[in-house]
Formats: sequence, C-alpha cells, structure tokens
Amino acid sequence: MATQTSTRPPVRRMPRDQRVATIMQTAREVLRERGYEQFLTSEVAERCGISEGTIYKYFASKRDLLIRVAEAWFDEFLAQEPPSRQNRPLRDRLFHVIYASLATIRREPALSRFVLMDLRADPNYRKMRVFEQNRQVTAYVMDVIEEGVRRGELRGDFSMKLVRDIIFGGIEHQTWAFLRGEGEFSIEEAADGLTDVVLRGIGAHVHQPEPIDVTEALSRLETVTNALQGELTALRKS
Amino acid sequence: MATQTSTRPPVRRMPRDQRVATIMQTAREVLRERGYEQFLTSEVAERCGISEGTIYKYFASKRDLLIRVAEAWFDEFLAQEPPSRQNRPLRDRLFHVIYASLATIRREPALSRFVLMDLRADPNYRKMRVFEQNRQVTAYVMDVIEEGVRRGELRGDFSMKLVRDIIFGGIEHQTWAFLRGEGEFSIEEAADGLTDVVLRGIGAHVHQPEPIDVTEALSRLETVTNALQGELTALRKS
Amino acid sequence: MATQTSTRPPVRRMPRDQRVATIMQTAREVLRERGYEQFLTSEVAERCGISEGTIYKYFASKRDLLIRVAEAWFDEFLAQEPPSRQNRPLRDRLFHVIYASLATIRREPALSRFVLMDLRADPNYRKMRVFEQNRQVTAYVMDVIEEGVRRGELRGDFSMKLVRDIIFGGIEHQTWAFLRGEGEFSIEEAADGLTDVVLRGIGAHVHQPEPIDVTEALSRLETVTNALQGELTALRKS
Amino acid sequence: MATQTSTRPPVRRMPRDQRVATIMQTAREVLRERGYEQFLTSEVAERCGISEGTIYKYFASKRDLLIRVAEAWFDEFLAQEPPSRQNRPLRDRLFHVIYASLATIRREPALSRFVLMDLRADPNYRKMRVFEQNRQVTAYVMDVIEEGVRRGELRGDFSMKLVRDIIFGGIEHQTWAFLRGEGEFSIEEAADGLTDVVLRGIGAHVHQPEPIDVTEALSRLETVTNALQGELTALRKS
DNA sequence: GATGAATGAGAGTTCATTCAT
DNA sequence: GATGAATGAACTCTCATTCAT
Repeated sequence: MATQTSTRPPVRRMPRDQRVATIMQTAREVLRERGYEQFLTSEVAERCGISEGTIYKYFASKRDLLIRVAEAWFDEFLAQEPPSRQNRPLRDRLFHVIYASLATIRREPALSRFVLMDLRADPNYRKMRVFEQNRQVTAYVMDVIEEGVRRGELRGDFSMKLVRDIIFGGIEHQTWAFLRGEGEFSIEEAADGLTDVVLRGIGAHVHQPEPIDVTEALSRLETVTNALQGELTALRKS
Repeated sequence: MATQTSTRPPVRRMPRDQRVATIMQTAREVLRERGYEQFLTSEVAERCGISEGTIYKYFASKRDLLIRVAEAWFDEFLAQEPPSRQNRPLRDRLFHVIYASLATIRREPALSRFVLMDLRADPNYRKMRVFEQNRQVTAYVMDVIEEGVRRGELRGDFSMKLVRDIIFGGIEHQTWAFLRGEGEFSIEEAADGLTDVVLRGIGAHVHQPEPIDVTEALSRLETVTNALQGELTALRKS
Repeated sequence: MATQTSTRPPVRRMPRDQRVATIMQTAREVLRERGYEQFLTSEVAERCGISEGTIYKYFASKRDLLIRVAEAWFDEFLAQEPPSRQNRPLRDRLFHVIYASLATIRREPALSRFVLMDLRADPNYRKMRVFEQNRQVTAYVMDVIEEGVRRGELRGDFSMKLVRDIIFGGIEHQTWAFLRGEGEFSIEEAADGLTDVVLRGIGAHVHQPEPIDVTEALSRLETVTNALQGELTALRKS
Repeated sequence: MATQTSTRPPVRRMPRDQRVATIMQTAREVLRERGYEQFLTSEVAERCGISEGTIYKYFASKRDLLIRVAEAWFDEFLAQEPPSRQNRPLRDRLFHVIYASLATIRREPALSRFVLMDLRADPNYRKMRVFEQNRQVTAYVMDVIEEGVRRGELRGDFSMKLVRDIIFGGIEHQTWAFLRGEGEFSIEEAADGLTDVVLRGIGAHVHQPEPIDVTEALSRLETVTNALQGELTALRKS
C-alpha cells in the first residue's frame, strides 16, 4: 500500500528550515493527489519518512500546515513578475493576470479549492495572510480596470465586484470543467477568450441612451404599428 | 379515540414514498444548515424522529442520499416553466436563466457546492442523473445563445464552453462572495449586470455603427409612426 | 496482556440501561485500580467486551463518564439511611457521618480523589450534580452541629467552615495515610477518635467566666495569698 | 567591550549548580501557574531559554525534576527557625507550625498537591528525601504534643496519628477550599481556630469535674481569701 | 555543556454503517 | 418496516524522552 514517491527516507536530522520545506512540499503533493478531505497528516509523514509528531513540531495543526502551504503558493504566484507594467496596453495586462491565474489554479486545483472554498469561509479569513495575498491579486485586476475606466476605454457603470466575479468565476469554472475531463483546454485560448468577452462586455461606447428605452419604445411602436396596420386594413376594406 | 399507545414518539410506519420524501426533505434542511462536511446522518434521523438504521433501509449510503436530494433539487429547478419561450427577446431569455440560477444557488448553497464541487469530481459523474439534469440547464443557455448566433445577434466566434463558464462561474462566484458576507447582493441586479456584460461581451456588431444609432433610428421611427397615426386620426375624422 | 476480570464477553446487545450500568460499573473498577490519570477508556471497553465507540454512544466524553460514576457513588452514599434521626444524641449522629464518610472514601479512594481534587477545581463544579450531592453531606454535618449549638451542647463561636474542614480534612487525611500503607486502620476507631476530638474541641461549657478572668483571679489570689502568707509569717514571728 | 557575538539569545554555558538552580526555580513557577497535570517540560525549557535536552542533562526525568523541586521547597520550610523554642507555651508552638504549614501550602498549592497526593502514593515514597523531610515536620508537631502530654497539659489517650491527621487534614482542606474560591481566608484566623479546636479537643482535664467547677472553686477560694483578708485586716486593726 | 530534530506510543474521539431483534 | 446497540477504522494531536551533532 501507499506507493512511495521518490522522496523516501531522506536521511534523518534535517535543519529546521529544510524540514519545514520538505513537509510543506510533500503536503502540497498529497493535497494535489488526494484533495482536502482525504488529506492525511499520516500520509505526509510517511512520504517524508518522518513521524507524525515531527510535523506537529513545526505546524500547530493540520489546518495550519495547509494554510502555510497555501501562503507559499500565493507567494509564488505573486512573485511572478507583473508582466506588463504601466505602459502595456490594457488588454495585455488583463490577459496576463487571467492567464497566470488560470495556469496557477489549474496546476494546483486542490489548493485552489482549499483556499477558495474552505479558507474563505473561515471566520478568521480576513485576518489571514492569504486574505491579504488574495487581495493583491484582485487589486491588480481592479487597478487595471479602473485605469481603463479613467482612460475612457472601459465603462464605469458596472460594479467592480461583478466584474471581479465574472473574471475569477470564469477562470475557476473553466479550470474545474477541465479537471473533470470535459474536453481539452488551452490556457492560452481560454485566457484569450475570457479577456475578450470581459473587455468587450465592459468596453466603452456602449453607454447609449438607456437600453430600456429601446424596449419600451419598441413595445410602443409594436402596439402602434399593429393598430395602424389594423386600421389601414380596415380602411382598405372600406 | 385513543390512538397512541402511551409512550410513542412521533409516528411510525409510514408508507415508503412518504418516508423517503421526509428523509430527503430533512436531509436537505440539514445540509442547508450545516454544510456538507458537517452533515450527519444521525442528525437527519433525529430530526425525522426515526432511527439511523431506517435511513439505510431507503438509501444505500450517505452519499446516495445526498445525490438523491440533489436530483430532486434539480428537478424542481427544471420544473420551473422556461419562462419566456420562443418569441421572447434574447436578453429576456438569458436573464431568466441567470436569475433563476442565481436564486437557486443562493437558496441552497451547500447543495450547490456539493453538486458543483463534489459530485462533478466523481469519476461516475457522467453516469449520474444529475449530470443529465445539469446538461439540461446548460443546454438551455446554449440554445439561447446559439439561436442568438443564428439570428446574427451574437457572435459565433466564441467557444460555447467559454461562455457557459463565464456565465455559471460568474453566478457561482457572486453567490459565494455574498455568502461569505462580502457586501449586499440583489439577485436582480446581479443577474442584470451579468446578463449585460455577457451579452455585450459576445454581442454582434458591438464595435459597429454604434448602438446609439439604434436609438436614433428608433426615435426617427417613433416620430414617423406618430406622424402616421396623426394622419390616420385626421383621415378617420374626415 | 491485560488480565481480564471475570466480566469478559458478556454477550452482545444489551439494553441501554444495562449497558450504561455495565460501563459505569467497569469504569469504577478501572478507576479504583488505576487512578484518574491512568484511567483509559480503552481499558473500560476491553473489560466490558465492547468497542470504545460504544462507550461514546452513552457518554459524551471520558470526563462525562467519570462524573456520572461519581454521581452514582454519591447517590449510594446518600441512600444510606441517615442512621440516627432526630432524637439520637449529638455524638451518635456526628459519629455516624464521620464513620460513613471514612468508609466510603476508603472504599473508593480514586473516586474520592477525583471528586475532591479534580471535580471541585472544575469551573463548572457548582453547576454539577455532585456539587449538590456534596452539599447534602456537608449540610447534614452542619445541621448536627448547629443543633448542638442551639441546645447549648456546642460552642457557637467557631466558623462552620473551620469545623467542616477539620472533620473532612481529618477524614481524608486519615484515609490517605492508610492507603499509603502507614499502619493499620480501624474505621471505627478512627471515627471514634475524630468524633471525640472534634466534639471536645468545640464542646460547650468552656465558656466559663472567661479564662482570662481565671488567670487574673489566680494572679490576684497569688498576690493575696502571698500577702497573707507574709502577714501570717509576720504574725507568727511577733 | 563587545562581548556578544551578535545573534546570541540569553546566556550560554552556565555553571552546573547555577543551571540546576535556574531550572528548578523555573519548574516551580511553571508548576505553580499550571498545576501538575499541565506542567510541561517544554515550558520550563522555553522560559529558561534553554533546550529541553539540557533539562535531561541534569534531571533524569520530569518526575525527578519535580521531586527535587519538592525537596528544595521542604528545605526552605524546615529552614524557618522553629520560632518558639523550648520554653514557649504549648499553644504558641502548635500555632506556629500550623500557621507556617497553612502559609506554605497556600503559597504553593500545586507543589503541595504533588507531594501530598502524587508523591505520597509512590511505592518508593518511603525511600525519598521528601519522606524524611515530611517526617521532620510531623515530628515537630508530635514533639510538641508529646511534651504537652508529659506536662499533663494534653491527654495522652489519643492516637498521635489521629491528631496529626486532624491537624494536617484541617490545614489542607482549608487551603483547598480557599483555592477553589470558597470565601475569604485569613491564615492567621484559620491557624488560630484550628489550634484552638485541636488543643481543646485533646486538652487535659476535660472530663474532669467540669471546668465550671474550677470557676466555682475559684469563686469560692476568692470568697474565702477575701474573708481571710478581711479578718486579717480586722486583726491588724485591733 | 548544549542543542534541537526526531520520536512513538497511544490518547480521546468521530461517525457511517451493519444487523440481530 | 423499524429499531438501536454495536462497531471499528481512522482521525488529529500530545509530550516526555533520546541522541547525533
């Protein structure tokens, strides 16, 4: 039972930092393979070739370990050079975050799910570092969009939250669909499509005199035209 | 008149269907209140006033019970009269599904999460009835959009899956943000915004002659029709 | 390992009350033999021939089980006919409680210690049934003493708490000394001695004209007598 | 002047005796604050700024450490000058031990409990130094009492052990009641009361002609002496 | 002399599930 | 049809103690 991954009995006595790193690395693998609910500290220990007690020397609890893993993951994400600084066109900048997010979530779906579904629901979420880290990602997207609005390239009449939800909801949904094996999936294409739809969706010049008026006007026109037609028919018959 | 033999709790001996219905109804409540991970079969039994063993008379396992609950929930959703059949305008039809989905997910977040996150990941997902049911919802959206494409109202150069993911991803993300207490949330407004962004995002002729022209054209038409009406009135009077 | 006490695989499927009784009985034995800190639920289960899970069906926790055991023990104690009602002489009544307490504590030292040292320190102690039960024992002693005071047989100028502490402190200390194997120990003699010392210690008629007066009187007498003696001597010499 | 090589925590390399003293001192504090069952060697190490391993360099086990702490505590107690040597009256001497014991137990309840409840139950207790130390305390009390008996001030028909148990049982019970927050507590008053009850309880001549007789006798004597004095005065005057 | 990484045995507890009645 | 007593495997977490460095 328990098919060992390469990392077997990796010597004994490891300096603290290295041990911590090993455990976190292994925990990430286990999480990736098993998912949150099947994540066992015992499996992490076994794969590391250490006792469970050792894990608890460095991490206060299973959840704490997972949170630390999540933070490290976010750190990696944030460490990626914000590709297109300032001057790059709006689309490039948006595309980049979406692309990076898609790639990250797809690479660590269990971790994503843990952060997105479990951690976020935690009453202390807002006090966690992941909260702050997540904000940074969101903030970047918001910044890009707000700048677009300021420049007149984007419409400002949509709730930022709505836009954020569409972007990240779309990202997550797409990743999960893929993970369930629903067809192939090119991160590039997906990011491209999502960027396009969103940008077009909140693109400028769509501000027209209220769409509602159109509908009402159409209804009225329809009524009027029908009436006219009826009358004309009647007239003709007479 | 004495039908109770003293120390008898609620009821006993219920016809199979009724018993099944009671259990499912209760399971849904428990799921709603506790969430998936805190869902206990013992609590369902207790609230039903039956023993845990009885549940296993009717359901093979806890998961089976929950799947049946999910199916029933989907049935309810699908039973809602597809509000605006055929002739209704594209936007109305899309708005309606989005609105209904948002409302449904928000009403049963734990159930949604169970279906969306747990069930979908099940290797047998594609053989389940929920899979088929989910397809129906998706299919409706697809239909609406494809018709839009056929009519030239929508662009056909986007992956249907992308669109679906944006729509449902947006719906889910928005609901969960709300459930975490991130600000108020009007289903109507959310559905409105989401519909707008999506429709605009995949709408045809968006860069084109400017929608404003439509309004102008309408204005002109209105003017003309009004003029016609005036003439007719004059004609009749004469 | 684990030398089985007679009570081995005592059939399966026992009515609830009987099972609860069996567990409590066994828990008491284990507590008696091992003491509180070595008390293992696993040992209780093993001796009962059941699984540990079964214990947790009936008791919320190890501590809960032990509290219930303590309550039952107190119940037994309180069920003992309050030996000498009303009319019996003061000494008989006091002797009886002391004797019964000594016998009870000696029979279940671990249980006593659990109640006396662990439970009493519990922040919720005052809300527990054992608190109330303990009060009944103490109250009986207090009653006896207060009646003695009313009848003028006992002095009322001692704190009730002091008296209670002497009585129960003496009882406990004596039992524990015995349990450590410090010499033989006759409950009867011990109760007798304790009763005597206490009764004498707070016995009446010590109120006399104030001991100080005696001293003063003595001083005066001494002075006077010395004077007299001197005078008499002088008289004789003359 | 720079004696610290930068990143160096507290101190290092302490002479053996000093290190041992530091550890014991700290252990005592931890025991006082946490109680026996919550006493952690790790906390001692942490507070000392040393590693857990170091503790085991000097002490064979946690229990050994605690025993040494208890011994030191007893040494302190015994070092207190037996206040009232020889000639002091019986009551003073008894009062003094009771007072000192009450004060000591109250100051270190966890330590007391450890000695009184855990150590005393140890099969090796009689071979420990604490046993001998405890005997010294007890012996002092015994001495005082035996001298009282010799002098005829106390009755000799009570078991010394009984007396000892009443005294120390009363002391402990009183302290613990206080520690549980059962009302205020003046060591002085408590010691006073306890001394009184005990002394009276085992005081000599208690069965005798009733103390009242003394008073009466005194009164009579006084009357007689006064009469004599009156006569003498009359005689002298004549 | 001191460290601190590592242990390991096992504690209490949980809960979906079974099955004799 | 219903019960409910019983399970048992598995979980997370604890901490005194050891020993290579």
